[in-house]
Amino acid sequence: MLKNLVIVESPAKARTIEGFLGKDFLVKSSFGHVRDLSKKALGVDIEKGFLPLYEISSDKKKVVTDLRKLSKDAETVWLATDEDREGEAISWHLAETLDLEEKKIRRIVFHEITKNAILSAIEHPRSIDRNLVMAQQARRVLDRLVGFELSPLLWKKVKPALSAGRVQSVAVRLIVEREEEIRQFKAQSAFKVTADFQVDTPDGPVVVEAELSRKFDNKEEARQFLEACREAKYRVASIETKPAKKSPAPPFTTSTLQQEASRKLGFSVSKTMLVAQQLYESGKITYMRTDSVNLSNLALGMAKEEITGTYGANYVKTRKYTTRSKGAQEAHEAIRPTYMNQAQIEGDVSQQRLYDLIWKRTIASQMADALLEKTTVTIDISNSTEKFIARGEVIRFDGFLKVYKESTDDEDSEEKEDLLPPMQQGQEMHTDDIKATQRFTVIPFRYTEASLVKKLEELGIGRPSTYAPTISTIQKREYVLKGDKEGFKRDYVILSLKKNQLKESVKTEKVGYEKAKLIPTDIGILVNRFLMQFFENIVDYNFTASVEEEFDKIADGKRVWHEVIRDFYHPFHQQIENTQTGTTKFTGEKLLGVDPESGRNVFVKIGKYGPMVQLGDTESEDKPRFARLGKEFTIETIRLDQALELFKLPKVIGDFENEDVTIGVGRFGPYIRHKGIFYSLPKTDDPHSILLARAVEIIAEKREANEKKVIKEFAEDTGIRVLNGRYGPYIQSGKNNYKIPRNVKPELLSLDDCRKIIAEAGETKNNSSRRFIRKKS
DNA sequence: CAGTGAGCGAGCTTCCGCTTGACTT
Repeated sequence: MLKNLVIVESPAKARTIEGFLGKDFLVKSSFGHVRDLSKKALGVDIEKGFLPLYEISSDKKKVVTDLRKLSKDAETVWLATDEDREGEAISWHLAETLDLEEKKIRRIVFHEITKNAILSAIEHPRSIDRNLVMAQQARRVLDRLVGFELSPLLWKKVKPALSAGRVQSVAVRLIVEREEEIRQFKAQSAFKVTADFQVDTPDGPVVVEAELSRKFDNKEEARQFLEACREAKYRVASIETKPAKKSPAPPFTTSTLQQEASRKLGFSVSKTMLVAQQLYESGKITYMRTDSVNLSNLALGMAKEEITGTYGANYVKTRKYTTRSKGAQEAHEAIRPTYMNQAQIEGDVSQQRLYDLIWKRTIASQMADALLEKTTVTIDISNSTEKFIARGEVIRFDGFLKVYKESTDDEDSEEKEDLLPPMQQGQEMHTDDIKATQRFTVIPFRYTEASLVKKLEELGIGRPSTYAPTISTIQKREYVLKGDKEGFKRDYVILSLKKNQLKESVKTEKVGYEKAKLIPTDIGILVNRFLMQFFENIVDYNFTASVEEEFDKIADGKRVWHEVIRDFYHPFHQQIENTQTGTTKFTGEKLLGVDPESGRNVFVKIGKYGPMVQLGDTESEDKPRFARLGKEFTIETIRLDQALELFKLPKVIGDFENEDVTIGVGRFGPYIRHKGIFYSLPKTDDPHSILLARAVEIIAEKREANEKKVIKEFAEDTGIRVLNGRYGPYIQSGKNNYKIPRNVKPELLSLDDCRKIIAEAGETKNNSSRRFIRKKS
């Protein structure tokens, strides 16, 4: 008879804990939630007080069967899921689906995976917190109601297969509004004046750069100032030295790890999570989905020891951080190395780089402040009330800076400040190089994946486990795309006074260039406009925060969950009904102009298949013509002449083997059609200008590739073939594909050989431990 | 993949949050 069954959420955690507990305890994992609302329909019975219709998730059937069997045998079942709303709910769902008797159940919680924490948890069991579970149920039901009533409305009014939700729609809104800000942005310019002063020191002359205390609004004022400088004398008015300090950033949470890995390593959010998962599973770091900056006492001790040993005791400063972020639930520790004395690990390059970042950040967080000395020198100008200011900075004690410096999103803020040479109050200063440079206000940055996560976290929207999936969803729906923006060239003026010569010159700078930023598409912009017009309350930046307040009341036993849902749902559903019946299709139609040839109107809008141009009115007697917008155009920016060009396709460009060769643009991009067969056009060929000879070439290439594709066929069994694919030769059997062993020549395979390979592959399938990453579709 | 766009109507799409698994070559 099994004495104790412990159930946690993650299998890696189960392995670790089992080591702490000894032989009377079997530790298993639930792999997260085991039940969810039915996917078939709404999954909520509104008539019956919003009764949730739960089903065991299809991928958890086996988990539940196994746990059910073990729990029947067990004397005591310890539900050790995370101590947050979702974790409490997982325990409750487990108790329900496993049919556990009340007296068998012990609910335990711990925030850190250390032996002491776990043994102490075992000594302090409690029962499942029903209020907290109902708060989770309210959260779940609300998200389902919003998502499954709004999305179908979009299918009807905008375009099929779209989606909307409490989290993703706000993410899209942020990106759309940032783009609008950029569009509206008008750069202001001002003239910044700097002077290079020469200061003599025992080691020779040193240049000190100083900036004028004010900027000039226009060139004339700047010029007047420089003119005056010809006659001016300069003198040090004051020297002020002040101590300053810098403190390290707190240890990583999911969100800050994603931000730093993006800035310092160029990782996408999903890449960061993938690599972190690998580090976690191999026991190198603690759990990677967390909103907590807390470190266990064990970790604090290890950090102290490591810092003392490597840098000395004066570099140690033990710090306890507290979380400020909205809605944080703090079920885990911060993300940190499992063993602080491991500065390096084995692993691939990505793992090593991410680990290095985590190690440094964690260690730095437990190190002393950096002590600085900041010096400000004010220089008087004899014929002006303005002052020149020179600033210098010296690091007196590097402290945590020895290990780690946090980076910022603001690329312009990296001002370098160095040591200033010794100067005296009243000292005369000399300069023969003063410049007034035109500087522009900085255009707002588009979001990166990571800076979007940061913003969402600030708003309390989404959770550590959903940041990466949310970003992938809004890209999959084609609301936003990740891309580069070219930027533009801009002239700026420099006035310079060198050796009393006043000169004006114009230079060019490139601005607004951005790489791997989130840019809204036409569809994203249109869906956002729809939601803003009819469901402003749902995409409100405070919507999540205000429903979270209600969920907290449920958790505190001050409100009943279905009453909270009722109060939300009825007005919301009325909004859905009103929009359903009260509005026509929402296409974002825009009249571009008139086609000079036919005299018909040209429109751009979103159709069933995405952005398109339309020639002729919808109500006109002649059926209007349609053409899809390629990737190179958007509804916002396309011009009439570009739109008219699109109607020139499909067109016949000539004759090959006595049949027409047609060029068109379809769902999957530009194509050539010949004898009813489609050939995709490479990106390098322009469908509007391609010539027959090139088209024939592409057809020939494709035919050749097709011929090469089949290496072997068998008359006895047409279901099995040896083919040449993107990744080399393979065996196809029905719908399944099989790898050919390295030492086998594919063209020599017999039918029996193939069958053998297929049979063997079937066997190894179950005990294979290889990991594959799901390809993004 | 399949190269559409009216309207009909079938049947499909969809949420957020917790986990890892899967298959491919």
